[in-house]
Amino acid sequence: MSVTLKDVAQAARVSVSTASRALTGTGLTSERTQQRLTRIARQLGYRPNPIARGLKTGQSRLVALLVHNLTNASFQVMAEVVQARLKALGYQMLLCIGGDDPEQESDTLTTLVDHRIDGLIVVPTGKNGAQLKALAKDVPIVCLVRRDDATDLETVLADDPQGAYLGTRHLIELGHRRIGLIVGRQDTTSGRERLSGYVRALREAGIPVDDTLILAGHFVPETGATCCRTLLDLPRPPSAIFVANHEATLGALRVIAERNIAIPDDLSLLCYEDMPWFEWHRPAISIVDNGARDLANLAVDRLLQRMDAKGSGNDGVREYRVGARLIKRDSCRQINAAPPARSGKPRSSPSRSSASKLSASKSAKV
Amino acid sequence: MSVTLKDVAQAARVSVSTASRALTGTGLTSERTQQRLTRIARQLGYRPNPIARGLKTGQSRLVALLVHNLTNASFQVMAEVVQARLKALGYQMLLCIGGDDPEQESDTLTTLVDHRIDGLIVVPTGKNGAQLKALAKDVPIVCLVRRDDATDLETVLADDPQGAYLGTRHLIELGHRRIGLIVGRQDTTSGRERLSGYVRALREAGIPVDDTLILAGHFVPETGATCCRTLLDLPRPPSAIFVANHEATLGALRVIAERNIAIPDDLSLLCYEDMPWFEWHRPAISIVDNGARDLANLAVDRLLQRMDAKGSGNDGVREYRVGARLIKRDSCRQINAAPPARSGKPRSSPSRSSASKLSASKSAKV
DNA sequence: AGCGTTCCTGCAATCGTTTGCAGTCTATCG
DNA sequence: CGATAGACTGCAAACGATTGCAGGAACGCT
Repeated sequence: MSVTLKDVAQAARVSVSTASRALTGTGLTSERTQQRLTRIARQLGYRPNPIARGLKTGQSRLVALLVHNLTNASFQVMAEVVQARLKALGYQMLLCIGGDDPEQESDTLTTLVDHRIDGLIVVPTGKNGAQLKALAKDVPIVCLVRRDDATDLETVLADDPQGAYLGTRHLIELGHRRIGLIVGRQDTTSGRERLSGYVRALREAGIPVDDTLILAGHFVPETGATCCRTLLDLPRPPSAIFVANHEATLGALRVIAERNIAIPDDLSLLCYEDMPWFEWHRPAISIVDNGARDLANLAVDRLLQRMDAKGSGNDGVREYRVGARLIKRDSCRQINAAPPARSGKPRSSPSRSSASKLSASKSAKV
Repeated sequence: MSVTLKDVAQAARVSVSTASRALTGTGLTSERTQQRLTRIARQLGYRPNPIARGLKTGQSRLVALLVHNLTNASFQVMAEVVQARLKALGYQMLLCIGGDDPEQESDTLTTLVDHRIDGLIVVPTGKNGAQLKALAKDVPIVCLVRRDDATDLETVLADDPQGAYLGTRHLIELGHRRIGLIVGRQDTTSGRERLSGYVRALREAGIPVDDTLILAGHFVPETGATCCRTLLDLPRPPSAIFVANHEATLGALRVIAERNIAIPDDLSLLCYEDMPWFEWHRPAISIVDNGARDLANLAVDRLLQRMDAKGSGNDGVREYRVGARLIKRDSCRQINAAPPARSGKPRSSPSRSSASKLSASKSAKV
């Protein structure tokens, strides 16, 4: 069917080995044959068979990206970024969707290594640490967005503590003192960290933390709806809601619409992670941007580095953080009088540095 | 590193061939050895190497999906559907993003067949017909959403003429007579067909077609913005706008927000293709649903069928249509008096049949 | 008992590459 | 002029599976 190396070799009246060496550019053939072979190969339309090559070399030129879904805007841009960068380097991306389900994740992982992928970027569920750890011996792995605590894998995280802190502080500065928080499950890194950032901002402002204002739940719109209702039905409802569980945002918006609550007049709303339509929504929704694009780029960088470094041990495993950014739009408003001018430095609004800030912290494990 | 068939064979004291036959279940081995072998294989943790197998059999268990982007909601659900269905059958999905760029498409296509994919679902740009046609000899291909006119490939399309007709008629029934249309490029199937549906609805209602109300453009938000502005700046602006270019929707919404135009009071708005947030947007946006989920499912069905049928010629190439559905929400309102009660049958609102209607039309080509 | 079937198994080739090893040829040097 | 290094090249063995062919055992039949 398709033209093989043998065909090229025959046409050039050389052996397959020579043809192989000439075309892969090992420098072990004479300049002349090399040029002649490349010419003939092109004429014949020869394309090396990656499967055969893979069998011999153990490499597939396939890199997998395992995310939870494609509904989450962050995952969308991550998939696009990873695909684009890998393609430029001659890799194909295997996109897998695990649905945040440990069983599916486990399944997928084994099929992926079966396929001898050259690398893996994974948003772990956190329940398959042992398996991931084992696979990491064979394949370079980078964790993205979430850490799997049972492993010591290289991990690229959003700076969720900072992001939640930034967002909460913003609301406080606008005069809000009762701030509802709808946050992700507390058995995930991001869930815990965002909560901690929220708490820190409140503490710093001397505002007591009211547990009835804090609701955590699964990553689905329904969470947003029920949590939002609960908050609004409180005897003393919050004046602002920080939806720090991205998937819950739609649900929260629905409840707000249902109840005819005006944003930002009746209620200030701040969300986490950007989505294209937040900007076109009316009013445009203020957000804390987790930097999905930068996260993906960094993950690819790290992965490529590990793939090049091949066998050079597991040492130097780091954890990376991509800084969060507050993007003010029109869904949060000033209330009351001036914000309780805190004694701290009256820092101007966070600098709009285009490049996101990176902070690498050596993780001393192993 | 990993355990091979040879290891299993040795452990069982049989030849590799027997091991292979036993484990692949060809029925050419005795019941006893088969069971023994499967047991031993499991104990040893044997996993067949798809690369080696692929080299011999010429199959990779890889199926590619080539779409333009992941921003478009339809492509998102298609990717999710295709991935889920294929995984259930033991295939891995290669997701490629071509950016609607012929050159990238061409590139990607060649690398994909290099990888010996077993099947391909592609949203064609329409500029690489010759290449697609050639590849179709080696690989089962199904076109999705768009037709490539230079080929005679099996194609799964949305029923765009019907969808645009339905949408336009809806607006007419609400009393609108000046209906702006923002539609996709006219060198694409969907672009032309949606325009034709719009025109048909107008004709049927006896409303003259005003060319100044019809704007076509590229699949980006900016198109929506500029087109929307143009329409609103008309001496006699439309009372309703039908945004039948999905990607343009965001741009249109922005302009509407900028100008403080109230939907649906000042202007009725109808969009094409569903997005999760259309429903949560305020007001909720009425749409014509193209049935992305059903499109993807049908495409997978067709592809699998072709993959099974293997060599059985190119005959019986069909074109499939997945019916569109009008979903009324809150962005269109009745204007004027009663709609000009047309003589035609006063059909009740389109039946809400859950299963989308399919109409297959034999394409007589070749 | 002899013979043909049926059933199971093993040998060895094959898929398209890569790669260690050994051989050939030329050129250079003593 | 002969030896030797160096530069290319070819042979053949991998990689891990599948598969046509043939051999051997067991069985039933005449």
